[in-house]
Amino acid sequence: MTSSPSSLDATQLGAYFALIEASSLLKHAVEQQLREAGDLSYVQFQLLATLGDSPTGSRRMTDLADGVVYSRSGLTYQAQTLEKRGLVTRTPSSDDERSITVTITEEGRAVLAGVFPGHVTILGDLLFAPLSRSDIETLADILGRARDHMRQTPPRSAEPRRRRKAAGS
Amino acid sequence: MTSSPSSLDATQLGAYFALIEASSLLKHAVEQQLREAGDLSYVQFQLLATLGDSPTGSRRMTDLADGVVYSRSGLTYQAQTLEKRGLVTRTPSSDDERSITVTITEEGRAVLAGVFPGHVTILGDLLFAPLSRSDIETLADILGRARDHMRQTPPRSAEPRRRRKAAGS
DNA sequence: GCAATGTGCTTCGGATTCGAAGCAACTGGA
DNA sequence: TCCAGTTGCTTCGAATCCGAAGCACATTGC
Repeated sequence: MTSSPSSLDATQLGAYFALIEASSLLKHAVEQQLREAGDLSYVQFQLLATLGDSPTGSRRMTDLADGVVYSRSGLTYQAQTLEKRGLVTRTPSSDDERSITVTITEEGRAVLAGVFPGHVTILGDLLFAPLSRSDIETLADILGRARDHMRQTPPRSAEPRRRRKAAGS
Repeated sequence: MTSSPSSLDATQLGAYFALIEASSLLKHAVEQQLREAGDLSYVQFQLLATLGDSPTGSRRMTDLADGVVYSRSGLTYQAQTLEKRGLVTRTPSSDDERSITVTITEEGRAVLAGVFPGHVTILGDLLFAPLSRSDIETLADILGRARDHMRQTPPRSAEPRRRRKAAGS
């Protein structure tokens, strides 16, 4: 029942602004901590964390890009940067010659371990401090639903790359 | 009671990821709509919207920077861009010679009005669609508290520009 | 096997961001 | 008034991001 009125009511506006502002403020703070603690950008941290989560410590580029929200080209850039620093390795997959498997290295894990405590502290102090346990549960639930919905709905360009023949000139 | 354990429990992690992902997805979608409908970046839209909200249609640069979350230099860049397009004017304040007053123009208001309906639609379809009214209220409350807390807590560098004399060398 | 299409990743150019440093105007105290 | 410190904004350089275009491998249909 999305009636789509031409404006938002005060509550909706408040939720929208609060979401944008809170995530911006949090992201800025976290970025600063990551930069100081391990010279990582936020994306780089997300990539390392995602890889560290994987049982094998590795993922395909495309799966990484989906997990994080960034563009393919941006991912390439950051993966190269991380590779230069020796925090990940990139090897062509054996199945698909064009697919690249990214794997976190020991040093990558070390850097990750180095920044993690500070990361957790920041989250606790900035995001969770003013919230009760029940608030946090509610937040996870509501935003989780919103995220799942947005992931399903065609997020980027409605039609990824279809170019059905272009019907001549 | 910030016990700051060395890791987060599943609920906290879920809330954190959901917040980051939901805001990222939403922001990307909105950015695309704004670009298509009025060739505006997200910051530019926020600036115009903030100015449009003001009774006088104008604000000082610093107040704008505080309202949005961006850096002063980034604000300067965007304000110049908007001025080139004739969507805002920038005039030195009469009180403070160094202060700049930014004012939205008629054309700025027109562009704002042009992108607004689509903006509202995106929000409705992506963010609010899967949420009940009570969800939205709760979200506004919780994230509002988090935002206020983060705004108070030294967000950027712990000490903005204090260089209290530097106790000479 | 070969051509047409699809998929995975990178390169390219341009836009946007930030922090540090710099300039100019204001403020308070001697 | 004059000086030191503060505040408002801009410039500068570097980093990061994206989308479009391009390249190479894979897959399908014939």
